[in-house]
Amino acid sequence: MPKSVVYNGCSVGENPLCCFDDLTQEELDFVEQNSVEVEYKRGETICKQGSFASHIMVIKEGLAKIYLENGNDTLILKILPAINIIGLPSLFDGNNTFPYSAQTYMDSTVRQIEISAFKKLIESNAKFAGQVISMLAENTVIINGRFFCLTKKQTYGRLADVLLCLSNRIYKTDKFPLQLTRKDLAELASMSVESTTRILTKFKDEGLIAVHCQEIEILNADKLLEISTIG
Amino acid sequence: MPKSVVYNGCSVGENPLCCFDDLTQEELDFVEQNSVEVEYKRGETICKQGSFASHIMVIKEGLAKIYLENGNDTLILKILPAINIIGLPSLFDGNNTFPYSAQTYMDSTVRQIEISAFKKLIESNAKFAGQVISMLAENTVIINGRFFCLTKKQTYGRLADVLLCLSNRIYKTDKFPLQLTRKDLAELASMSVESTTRILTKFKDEGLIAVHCQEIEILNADKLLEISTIG
DNA sequence: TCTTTTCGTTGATCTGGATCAGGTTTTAAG
DNA sequence: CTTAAAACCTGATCCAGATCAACGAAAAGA
Repeated sequence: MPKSVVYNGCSVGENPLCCFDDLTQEELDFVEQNSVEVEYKRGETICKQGSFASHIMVIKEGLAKIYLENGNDTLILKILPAINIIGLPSLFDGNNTFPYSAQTYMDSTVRQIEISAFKKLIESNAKFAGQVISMLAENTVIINGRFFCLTKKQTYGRLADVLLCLSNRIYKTDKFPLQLTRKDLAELASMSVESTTRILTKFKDEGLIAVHCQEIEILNADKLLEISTIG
Repeated sequence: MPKSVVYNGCSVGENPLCCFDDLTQEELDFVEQNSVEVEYKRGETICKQGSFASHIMVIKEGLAKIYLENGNDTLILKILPAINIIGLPSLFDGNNTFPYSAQTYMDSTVRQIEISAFKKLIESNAKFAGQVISMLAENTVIINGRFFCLTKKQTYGRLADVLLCLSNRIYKTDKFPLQLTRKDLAELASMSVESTTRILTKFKDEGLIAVHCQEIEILNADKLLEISTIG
């Protein structure tokens, strides 16, 4: 199975944010002039689904979840480490609100760019527009992968996926601080907290992971990947 | 709840395809010269996940499903009536394959446009690029809605959703030919064929729909919408 | 310091919906 | 027309995983 067909449940892209790389100094200044930087504490809401989307955001530091909410139900679409962009889907014609909410998992720094300035850049710089297209396209593919994972895999596969994603995509090491609670993990894997606990214990008993005080270590990534693959 | 937050399970956009509207005659000729039109019969595969994406497609006539496949599992991402575009997500840098498969539900006509020509248009015409961005962004929001629906609603809500979508978005009338089999409906609502049958019978018994020979009629759209909303 | 939440764990129970198994009806093919 | 193959329907069973309940441990607040 080619790599592109591996559906993983925790959607984080692999391509670094590059849409600003090719801007002229003048354009960079323009972005600078039309943006502000904001510090958020853990758990704060960066943007709220349905509210006016007056800006595109770039998460410069920290970690955030992007999610849909409807009543008491929430669905995490993806988690975003720095450096990534938030709010591109609100760019479509006739829409002026955020289609999702975002909240920080830890203290984070976010740059807000006026959406009108962002749109101006798209109109005036076709290369920039091309890169926005590229980001949107990749994002679509990534979220589709998570869509598949959450609808077709069962609990063990989903949680294995989340653990592998945290290790491979977010912290980029086998041993990482567990800054997310069981509730966070459960929400990411779209299951109950109790199931999360049970499966983590099982993984621990089988020697796939080790849980220290506030740290988690992946001991057998291959086996976890197998569990993720068979679903 | 604002309209944009209504998650429906059968993702079809409401905005007509408009990205070609503002092209010059010269650009339209360029598209024409770099494209071909193909006729497909019911059930034929328009594009295959993982194969080379040498072209972007426009479905000019007919109806198709866009889906992910992995082993025996398939997940329908959206269904596309004419006139809509297929393949935008394969536009991202470093990717040259289709991220999903597509298959016709009925005899359909598809125009294939060379991807290199399409990319050239994006590079040379910022307005066109802007419209591609708009389409991708809207598509993201729509698929997220289906994502939410399939992961958070239970069977009754999902099937109600599918029926409403067929009526409102695809056929645009309360009474429409049932060209999809129970298996198709089941796949769309992501449930078993048996459950689909049972729920349809229940809806019929309760007077929400009527099923004639090869035709289905929505009798109580309000009640169906309520079922869809509460999940 | 003590008290109150919040977090994590484990066992018992319940249930939505899949699966299985047996039909009939419709469509397609020979 | 006959036969084979889909498509459709209905009841019985089973199971993954949610929910409920109860309790210890850690963190936060007073």
